[in-house]
Amino acid sequence: MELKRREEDYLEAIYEISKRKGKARTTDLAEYLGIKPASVTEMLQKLAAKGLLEYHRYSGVVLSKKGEEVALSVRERHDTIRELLKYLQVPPDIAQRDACIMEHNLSPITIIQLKKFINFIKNCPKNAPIWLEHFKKYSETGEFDCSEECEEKI
Amino acid sequence: MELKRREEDYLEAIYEISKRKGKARTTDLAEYLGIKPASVTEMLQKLAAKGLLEYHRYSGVVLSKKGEEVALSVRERHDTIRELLKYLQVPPDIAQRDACIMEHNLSPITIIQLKKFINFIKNCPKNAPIWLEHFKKYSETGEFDCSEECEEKI
DNA sequence: TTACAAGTTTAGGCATACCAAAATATTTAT
DNA sequence: ATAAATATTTTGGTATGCCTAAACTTGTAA
Repeated sequence: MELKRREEDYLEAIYEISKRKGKARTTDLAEYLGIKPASVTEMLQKLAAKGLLEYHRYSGVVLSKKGEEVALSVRERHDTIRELLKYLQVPPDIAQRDACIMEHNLSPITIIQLKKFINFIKNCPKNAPIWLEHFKKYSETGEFDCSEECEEKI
Repeated sequence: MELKRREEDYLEAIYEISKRKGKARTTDLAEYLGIKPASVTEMLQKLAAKGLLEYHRYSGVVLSKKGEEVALSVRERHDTIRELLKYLQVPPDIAQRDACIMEHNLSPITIIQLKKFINFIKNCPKNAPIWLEHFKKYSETGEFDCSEECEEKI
């Protein structure tokens, strides 16, 4: 079953709230998503009909196995993108917000490449690649401020 | 005036088609966007009402100055993202498609950082940074296949 | 020049996703 | 236990953006 981006948003939100509170309630979700409770109720009923969560009116809501799987996969994509943006020197709060936009619909292949890139940085034998340091400086100054000797290493 | 992502899509499409044909006609747009002509007409009327293009029924449509500005800025974002994905070894056709998804709503700051990163690669004194070659290999093999001497340079 | 084919628009409908206001259920405090 | 406060759901409405089918233009070929 193909999920809409907004459905993914809800599942992710429910996952995050449940993690802290055991279950997610209508008002929590409304606040988290910046919308009104009436809209949340509506969507919860749809998601329940799709078997993604347990819904009983006036109680909170809990993800089903399937719902949790979706939530985790969205969250993983989200974290991947946020990490990439971190390395590209995007400020954390903006990276967080923009990851929410990009986490949906991106091709799995793109996500795989982003992950490889992140691992390339993380697992580099030197374990903090010199070029990334250079990019950090370049990003701040706009200049390749490096000696002859240094250039050899980029 | 705040533009919706779909409006940006239309402006970008009109720009691309006009570039080749002088003006964009309903059917061209429908084909380009993968939707029916009736839907195009509807949106063209809305965009005209916002002053983004010249619309006269049964003739084609031409972007206004403002509309063209928007189109160009969307296209620039698109190209920036596509270029980044290219460096991250995402296949061109997928990069193209995914850039369409990401080109809307991303924070200007993120776009600026992406550009800096691209320029960091392009303008590098060595003009094809070693680390990028290394990433290409890593992306294919999953291994840091390099000698002691080489490690010094990543 | 007129009739028909191709292109375009209008009209009526549908799904998504939101909202405000009213109705209903639950919880809390007395 | 019950009234008041709080939370949730229902109802009816809005905007976006798409669709099909029918109506209308326009250009072209007989």
